[in-house]
Amino acid sequence: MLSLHQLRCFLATYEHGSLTAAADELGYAQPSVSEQVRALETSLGVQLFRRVGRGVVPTTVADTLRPHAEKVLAAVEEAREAVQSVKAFETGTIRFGMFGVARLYAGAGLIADVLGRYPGVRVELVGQNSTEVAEDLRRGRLEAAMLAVSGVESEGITITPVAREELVYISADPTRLTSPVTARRLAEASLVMPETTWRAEDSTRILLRQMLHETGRNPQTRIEVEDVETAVELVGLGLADSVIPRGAAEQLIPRLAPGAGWVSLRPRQWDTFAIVHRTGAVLSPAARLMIELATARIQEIAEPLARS
Amino acid sequence: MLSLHQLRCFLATYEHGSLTAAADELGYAQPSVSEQVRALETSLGVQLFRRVGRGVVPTTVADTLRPHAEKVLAAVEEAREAVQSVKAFETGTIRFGMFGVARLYAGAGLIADVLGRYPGVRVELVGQNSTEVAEDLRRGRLEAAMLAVSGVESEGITITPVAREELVYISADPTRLTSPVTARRLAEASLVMPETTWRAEDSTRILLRQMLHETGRNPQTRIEVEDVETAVELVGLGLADSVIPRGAAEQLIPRLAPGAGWVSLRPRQWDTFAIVHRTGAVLSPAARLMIELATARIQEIAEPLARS
DNA sequence: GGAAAGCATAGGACGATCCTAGGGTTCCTG
DNA sequence: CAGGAACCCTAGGATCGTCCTATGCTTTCC
Repeated sequence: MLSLHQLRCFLATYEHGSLTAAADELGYAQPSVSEQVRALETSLGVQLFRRVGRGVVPTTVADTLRPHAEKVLAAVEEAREAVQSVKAFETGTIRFGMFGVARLYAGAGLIADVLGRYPGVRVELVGQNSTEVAEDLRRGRLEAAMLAVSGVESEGITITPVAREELVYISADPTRLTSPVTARRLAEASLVMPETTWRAEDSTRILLRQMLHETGRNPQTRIEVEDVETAVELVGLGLADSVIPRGAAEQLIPRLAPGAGWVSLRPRQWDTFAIVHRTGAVLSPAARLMIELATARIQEIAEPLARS
Repeated sequence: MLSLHQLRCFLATYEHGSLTAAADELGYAQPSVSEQVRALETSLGVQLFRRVGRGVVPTTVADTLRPHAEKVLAAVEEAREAVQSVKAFETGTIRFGMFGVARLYAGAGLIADVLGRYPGVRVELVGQNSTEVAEDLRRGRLEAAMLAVSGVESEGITITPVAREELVYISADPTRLTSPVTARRLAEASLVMPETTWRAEDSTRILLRQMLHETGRNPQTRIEVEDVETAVELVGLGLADSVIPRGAAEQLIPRLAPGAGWVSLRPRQWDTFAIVHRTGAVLSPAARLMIELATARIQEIAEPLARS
């Protein structure tokens, strides 16, 4: 079996024209190098050196092998260096989950933070829909993610809240925004709801369900959409109202629904932003970095929560 | 210590997303592959796979390492192949066809060239008679040969002329060498002819036939022999005259027929030396080497022809 | 809730690696 | 030309690495 060790011994021998000198360079005893070279010769079925009393002389096969052996060892070095540089965040890909409105709070800015610190790195923010992120986490394809959650419990998943953000009622009809929206009024509203949080434990929906339950009505969600932007646009068109985090409203309404506005709920409700990862997993430095930066970003905008 | 074996285990695991499947592919038990991968991770100081209950998931570091690992293994394969292709020269037998007078021009010297470059090699110069060489070529037992030819056409055989050599009339009778020999005189001569060239298209004989035809006579070849040496010896004994390439005459007459001499024909005639091989065949490095060396030898003595 | 799939660990057999000690050959030198 | 230096080889033993089987644990699927 051809080995890197054999190639190293071969090259040292080739360069020095001597097994003894090669052994010195490599820090081995001479018979060891001799054995390695012989093993290489046997494994290739070719003589690499002619033993001529004093010293050894490379054959033409050795001449042929040499550049290839050097290339192999160079490739090994490259591999090692590539890994080390990734380890030190100089290059490579950092993958991080970020779902729903969290993206509005820390998307582009977070990437800018990472690239500012590690210019060579490639960042991947995954999260088209919450079930996909959940699956990726569960399967281990994703180390960690930043999400908006309601509860703090899940099987095999650890959820660490880092910030909270008030939920507001948004509408294009100014008459609906004159006072905080109560459960009764919410139950009567025609709503468009984006899928912004963690799985079925969507805090906004739980809230709505609770409110509606109090009023004895069924859920009245008129439209379901994937992303917040679409929901806000629909609100801007006057087709429905919605309930989203305040920061999202402040950011999106001027851009996508200039005619709309927002108002608090009564009682006030909050979405929780949290770091989510597999329970018991040892997080990589990359993941820890992303968590740190994402948390900092979120806490600049939303109200910080003490991390446990 | 990073090893090729570890890289192989890593790649198999990466591709299958499973240590068990990788072990199956490599023909090892699962714990062995597991051990190798872990050793690689330890030696690099990074985690390459996240163990996630069922199966393993590559980390971003693994993504980075993979192309490098592939490159290393590819380089190893290249090295092995390079050695194997040279090995044929080192230890194997090089067979090369060389018929008739060509042997005089490039026989021993050619073998010396080859052995000088590849001391371990065994060289076989085949070619006792032309039909045998023809058969060997046609059957593929011989990759290529150096021959004296007349034409440049043959079924399934590619003929590449490399040099030409004047044909001279040799005799032990000085009175026959006072002036160039014409067709008439040739027709009157008593000749001993060796079989020196390619099959029936023996250039010397074709020439003779043409000359004799002009004079209205039948072929007058008195003696047929296999090799030039015998023919020259017979000439030396005064039993007949002959027509052979000038280089053969210069080389053989002093040794085998000291009393004899030579003179040009009128008009002058030439034998052509050519490389012969199966049309469309891919020549081995060994064959290419022989062709190169044989051509160089021949062209040192005979008049070079541009190779097409 | 049990079966299946898949990784980790443990312990032992076997082979590879590396060392020291000593023998042989070539080449230089007095 | 004899002795020594340089250099390679062989031999034998200690140690380490590799690979196996057996088994336990977790996750996943039915």
